[in-house]
Amino acid sequence: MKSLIIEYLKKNWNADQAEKIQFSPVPKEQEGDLALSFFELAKEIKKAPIQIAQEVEGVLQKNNTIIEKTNISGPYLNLFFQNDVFFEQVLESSVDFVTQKNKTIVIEFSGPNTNKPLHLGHMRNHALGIAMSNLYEALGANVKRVNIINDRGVHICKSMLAYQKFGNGDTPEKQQLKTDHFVGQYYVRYEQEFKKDPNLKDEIQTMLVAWEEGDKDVRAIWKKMNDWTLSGHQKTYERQGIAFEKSYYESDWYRKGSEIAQQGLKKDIFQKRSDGAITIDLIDEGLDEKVVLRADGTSIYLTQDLAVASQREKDFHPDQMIYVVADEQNYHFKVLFACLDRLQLLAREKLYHLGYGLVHLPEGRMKSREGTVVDADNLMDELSALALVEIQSRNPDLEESVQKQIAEQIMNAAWKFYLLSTSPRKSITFDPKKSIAFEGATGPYLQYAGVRIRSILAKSNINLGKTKPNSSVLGDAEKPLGAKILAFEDTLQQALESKNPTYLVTYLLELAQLWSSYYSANSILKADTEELKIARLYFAQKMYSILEKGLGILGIEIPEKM
RNA sequence: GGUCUCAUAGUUCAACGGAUAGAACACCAGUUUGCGGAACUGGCGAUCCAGGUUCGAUUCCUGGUGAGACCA
Repeated sequence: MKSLIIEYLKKNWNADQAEKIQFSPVPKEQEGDLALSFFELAKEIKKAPIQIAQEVEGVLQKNNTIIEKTNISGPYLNLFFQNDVFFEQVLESSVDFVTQKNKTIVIEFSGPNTNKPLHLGHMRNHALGIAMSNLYEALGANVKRVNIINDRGVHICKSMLAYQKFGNGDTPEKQQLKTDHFVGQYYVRYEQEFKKDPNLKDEIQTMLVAWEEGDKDVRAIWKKMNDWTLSGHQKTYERQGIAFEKSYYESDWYRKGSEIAQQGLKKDIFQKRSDGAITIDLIDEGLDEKVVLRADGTSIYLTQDLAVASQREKDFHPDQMIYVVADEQNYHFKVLFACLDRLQLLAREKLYHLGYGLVHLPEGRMKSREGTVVDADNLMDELSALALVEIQSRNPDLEESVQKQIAEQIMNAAWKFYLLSTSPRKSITFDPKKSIAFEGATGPYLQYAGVRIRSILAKSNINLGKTKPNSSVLGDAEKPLGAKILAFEDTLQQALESKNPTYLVTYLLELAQLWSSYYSANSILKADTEELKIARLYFAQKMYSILEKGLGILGIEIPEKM
């Protein structure tokens, strides 16, 4: 609808100025289908907004095939569309918009440690990573989802040492535990034992050195335990609908930064400090002087990340590289991006850190050492079990395997929607009761709206491909929903540009609310005339396809029944 | 101590610098012959404080207050 108006104004008014008109929805209390405003344009051509509004109104009034009538309210020009054209646009609107064609986007998310299972913090990370990568993909980009595995270091040795000392050759199979949970036990065990015997710290150091030197036994334990953890993580990823293109392991990369450090030194981008450490001076960016390589030649996270980023550039030649990492690492990424840019490994414009606030519990921050971590698998099990109870009471005739599958779909909808409905920048206080709610502004509410539409479409017995709808029979009842449907494209674009899926979440919620409200007041299958029924069925189908597409981007499926 | 982020109904969250700040939960009052009530309708109720920029500020700037993160 917007493009029709702009095209018309370009031809019949002023091509340059037409592009600068701003569009907005009409507030509840005002009348009209779409509002135009001219604040930006007014500034530029130094005319009063009202004057421009009147001018544009005069032009648009001549086009009575699109515009039924207009009214000026203050600086706004409100348009009333001709029903048939408006609904034709709605019914023919696409759900596929390609704005990112030929663009390659690398998105890093998850970033697990191999000493314990995934937790609630990862779930927020995953929700964002899933949504952002799907969003880019939906808009036509070539998306590479990548993972970085933190599989070495002191914290990894902790679970290894505990296993070596207290494990007695136990295995996940014997314990009947998910393999990553089995490993996690030993991490907790270490912390308990350490409280009794602080000398364990020395043993950790010894083990770390042994690992570095390639000690056979230590490496064997390391390999075994990492395999357990990673295969456990893999199951969780699959359950959440995540598949990575490639994983980068810290153990492969932690030494490879020194080469880059030497290069930087040659190019005079890095400096050698009197104590032998290699540093970069970022004081002019307000970031201090940072050590890139320690005096003893060991690298730090920064160096390693430089090497990994450089490898990803070789692997994928991305147009953009997005890191989904908690905002406690804001500073790290500023430094990393400055280094990559100065070394000409990756231009700053290509790099983006999608930071997000921590997930707090009502009683404070999660601490794995203190056992206050909300485990991802356990939370998912809990959600799934609650959903299953509901399904069993509502759909007792379904096979149990189907019921379970639907429970999983509802479980995924619940946590993804919950964690995406807060803007990434803000921290979230995790309220267990709300996170498992299925009523109100929740993922399951949206799924439910979808299920009902599908149920109607299935009962209609009309082959929608064959009949052509008469869009002119649709009217005021469908207007608000129609306008919302037309806003889908802008919403996706806005979410993409701001790298904030919350815009899509809000949109889908409003869409479903409009639908539910419309649906309860207007019968589709029992519409007054056959013609109206057919038009409404098409309308419902359009509504469904938007819902399905939008939820799909959030990683949420609409179940068959629920 | 320095840097960054956040502050909106009782609670959890929305709001490209634009019309009377929008939802959900909770609370109160309703929807029986329904295409699926995990739903719908109505009510109650909010921009931390003080300045500034602007025709217009929840949004931008400055200074406070409070919370969190990071760097020494």
